Amino acid sequence: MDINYKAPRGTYDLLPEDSPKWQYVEEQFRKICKNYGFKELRTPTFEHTELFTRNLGTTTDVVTKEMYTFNTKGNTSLTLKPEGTAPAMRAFIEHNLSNIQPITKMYYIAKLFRYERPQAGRYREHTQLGIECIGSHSAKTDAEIISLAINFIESLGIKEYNLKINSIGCPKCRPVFINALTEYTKEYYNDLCDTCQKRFEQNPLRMLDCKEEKCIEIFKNAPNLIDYLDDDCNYHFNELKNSLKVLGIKFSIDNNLVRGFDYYTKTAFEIVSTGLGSQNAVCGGGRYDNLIEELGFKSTPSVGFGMGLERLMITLESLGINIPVDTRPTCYIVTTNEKSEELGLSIANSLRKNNIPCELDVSGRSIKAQMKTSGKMNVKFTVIIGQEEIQSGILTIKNMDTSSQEKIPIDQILEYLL
RNA sequence: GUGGGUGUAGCUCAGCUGGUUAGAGCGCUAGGUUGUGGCCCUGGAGGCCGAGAGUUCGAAUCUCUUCACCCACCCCA
Repeated sequence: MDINYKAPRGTYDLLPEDSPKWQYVEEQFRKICKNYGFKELRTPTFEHTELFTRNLGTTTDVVTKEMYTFNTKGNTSLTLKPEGTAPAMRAFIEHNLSNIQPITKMYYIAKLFRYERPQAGRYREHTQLGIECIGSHSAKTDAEIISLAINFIESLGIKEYNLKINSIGCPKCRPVFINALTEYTKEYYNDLCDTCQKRFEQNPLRMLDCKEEKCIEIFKNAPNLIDYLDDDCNYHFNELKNSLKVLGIKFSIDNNLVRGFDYYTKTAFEIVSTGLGSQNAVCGGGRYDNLIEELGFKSTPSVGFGMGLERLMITLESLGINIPVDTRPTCYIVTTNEKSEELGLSIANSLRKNNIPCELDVSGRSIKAQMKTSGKMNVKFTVIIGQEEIQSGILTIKNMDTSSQEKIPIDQILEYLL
């Protein structure tokens, strides 16, 4: 049987040539998180299936048809994590993190898995940079989280983006609204598109998000969620808007913005960017005050977001933003024979021990060819170890930027390059 | 799951309505005399033309099937 050399559908290889950029972005994220007092949480790649089926909402596509679920030999049903929040909450509960400090602030960089049809900015395995802040009910925390996301993408050089916010209420006021919405929609039911007719039954909120012309028309005059918020939710939403103003963050209110998972309450937000095609949400997040309680722990309010790393990279690419990467080796060692290779080996070793990145060429090729490679690698210095150098013990070091050469005794090489 | 598009060297692509050993640019590699990069010149390697079947004297080119990728719906990061 022939081996299929292609990466599975919806997955990709990040090649050595490209990985420095990704590392830079990840490092940047870690730095910003540190500035905000967040520490990294790493959870397993797979979890017990019930963790997701019980909390993401039984009607969501992610749960009903997109999970990578499998049985172990011990007949336990496990699932590759399709999102990062439920596992984070699980870990929070398992380790009683609420006893360590009143507010738990964690971030993660994780691979997530969803069996979807791949398209621009959508993969079956994708990377998410995420934040979870557990224990604060304040809308100021929501604003802080949003500012973290904004500061992060701006630090990468992204200036063209749009922050959309909304409040989707809580279990007390949302049902009232949904009731009003379905009541309103009833008489238009037959005019709705097929998917909205399904949504009408299963997840009415999502109808507001429909892109069909006729549906948009119908919902133009539909009841507005904002008008149905109870006092608590309303106060919270106003506090959020105010805090964002204090932080000087521009936003637009999008009353049709709905989050995908059932556990969201109050704040929902999204950062959309150009250059991504239809999958234009780089970051999506919100508040989920009831999730932990649903997991059987004492009620604890939380906020967070997830950011698609792949989408972020696509955005950077399409905006023509150059990521500063430094992979330039300091030094390249050119060798000419067995003895010179051995000498090169030990010199390279001592340079590397002193944190001087260096390349040793033992290809046995001509000096010209080695110089060519050295030049292509854009190194600062090239050390040449030829017959002459071995005999005299004085090596030739060429400054590749100025083309000038110097003679340096072997035992002073390290000093010279430090 | 539903539509539409594409599939030729490492990369970006040419190959007209089927006709001999399949091309370019870039990249890679080796040279341009005796131990030296970036420019220039010359040579070389590398493709069962996504895969399978069919039509034909003959298929990269036509037909069917399949797979993969891309784009959109859906969903979402």
